[in-house]
Amino acid sequence: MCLNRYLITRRMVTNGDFMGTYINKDKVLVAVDCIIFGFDPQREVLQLLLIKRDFKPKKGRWSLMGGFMKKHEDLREAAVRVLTELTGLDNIYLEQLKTFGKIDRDPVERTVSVAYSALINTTEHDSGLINQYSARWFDISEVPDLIFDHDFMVKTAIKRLQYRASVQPIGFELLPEKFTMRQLQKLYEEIFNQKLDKRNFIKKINSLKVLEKLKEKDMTSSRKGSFLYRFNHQKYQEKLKAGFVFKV
Amino acid sequence: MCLNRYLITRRMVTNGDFMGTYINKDKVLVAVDCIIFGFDPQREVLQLLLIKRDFKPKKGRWSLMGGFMKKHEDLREAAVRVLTELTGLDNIYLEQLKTFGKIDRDPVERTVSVAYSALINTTEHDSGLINQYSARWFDISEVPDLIFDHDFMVKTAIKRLQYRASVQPIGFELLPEKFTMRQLQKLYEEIFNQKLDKRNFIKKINSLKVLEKLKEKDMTSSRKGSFLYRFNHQKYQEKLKAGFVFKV
DNA sequence: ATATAAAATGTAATTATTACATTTATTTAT
DNA sequence: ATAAATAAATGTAATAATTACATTTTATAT
Repeated sequence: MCLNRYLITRRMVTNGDFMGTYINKDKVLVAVDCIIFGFDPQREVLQLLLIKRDFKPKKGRWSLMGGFMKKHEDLREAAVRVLTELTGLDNIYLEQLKTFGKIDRDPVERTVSVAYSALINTTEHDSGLINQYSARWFDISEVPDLIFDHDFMVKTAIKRLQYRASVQPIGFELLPEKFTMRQLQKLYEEIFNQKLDKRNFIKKINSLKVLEKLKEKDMTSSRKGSFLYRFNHQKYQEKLKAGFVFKV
Repeated sequence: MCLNRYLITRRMVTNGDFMGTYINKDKVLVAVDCIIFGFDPQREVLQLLLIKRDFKPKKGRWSLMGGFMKKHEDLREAAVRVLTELTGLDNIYLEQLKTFGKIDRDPVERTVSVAYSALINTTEHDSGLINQYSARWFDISEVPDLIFDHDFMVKTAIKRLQYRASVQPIGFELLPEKFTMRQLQKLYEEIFNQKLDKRNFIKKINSLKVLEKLKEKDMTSSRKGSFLYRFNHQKYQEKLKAGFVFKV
């Protein structure tokens, strides 16, 4: 199990060819942990998907969904696998966040954890799987204490989300296909954790020219109803190529 | 060597306590690779420090300076160790960049590599150590093909440097303590890879109010000489606390 | 004294951001 | 049929930030 797959021979070693580069180096577990963001378009709150551990250590505590990278698996693939396992979704927006490598971050085994940040459209995930994992959506303002260094991972992920949302149209990953301006604004308010002026926000968004206004209205929120919008991916891609920089 | 330090007993396993979480998981090598940036204030070019490998694989080829994380060492500490080994410097600006985990990125062993980006003041490093490692400074425009995925790491590091330089005063990490406005401008031009307007640049930098103009002049560049400036770390820290955001 | 060469300096035009209040459209209640 | 209620939709003026652009100054070398 600990033998080298790659046949490094004694000759090569004494030869100095590998200069001890690969010999006797420590191997460790590589984990992936996923910070999964969602947005409830009804309640207009940013949320985090957490699992309740039913295994040790820290059994019964809340944590990020995670897993271990296999030897014959790409790192990113491992993160995708973990996500699909929990949500039933593939084709999720997934961004590598940061790698956490303090010696004692996991009390059981030396583990380096690569954190990935995922954005999902909460209206589409598989809630059956989520129940199976005793997982739950938490409002971002009500996230409980998490195990290990997961709190810190979440903090880091929120910062990155704020940056990312300001220079890339990732907000749309979190919304249903059709959404109202109000929902979009509330989403950004949740991400940046600050109130925005309605008129200025709409002006800004419209100036980007990457949304289409639909004929349909959402009638659940008011008597008047509010028009639905859709993100035009193609338009955005064209603008990107033309050197356009999205900036909220 | 492959035994578990943490005494996971048969009881615990059959108990389902660990649910197979830590048992039989693959361990891999974790490397750190350093993208080391410098700036030659005489020639006014951004540079990269590379080593010539005198060991296999890819002996004789240029690569980033790297090493393997030890089991009983923090990840970041490993990067610091590698940097100190090559430059003799500690207290280097060091930022974790990204983790690279494609299956075959290293042909010898499954290795996940955590890339770190370092900024150093080239007037201060230990050139003896650099020679010892057959290392060399390359102008950023003349970086040779590198081994493995190191080219991609460098590309990623440059993008991050551009972002970082636009929101944090990291430019000053790359300059000697005292520098001219011209050197500062040339540094930013190198980082952003575009010409900047001299008057607008100076106006911008002055408006940040984090530099002190010294009485001294640098006389090497012109007959008139140009005033030297110094970054005031304390002033910057105070402004940071007051909610100031550095932005070039 | 003059030539040289980079350093130092300012202004006007354009663009982006901010602050702020009223009217409109539809449904529900009477 | 009318009125009340409620969120949606809309515009403008003031301020701040960014851009484009050319001349004068200063110390040294000749």
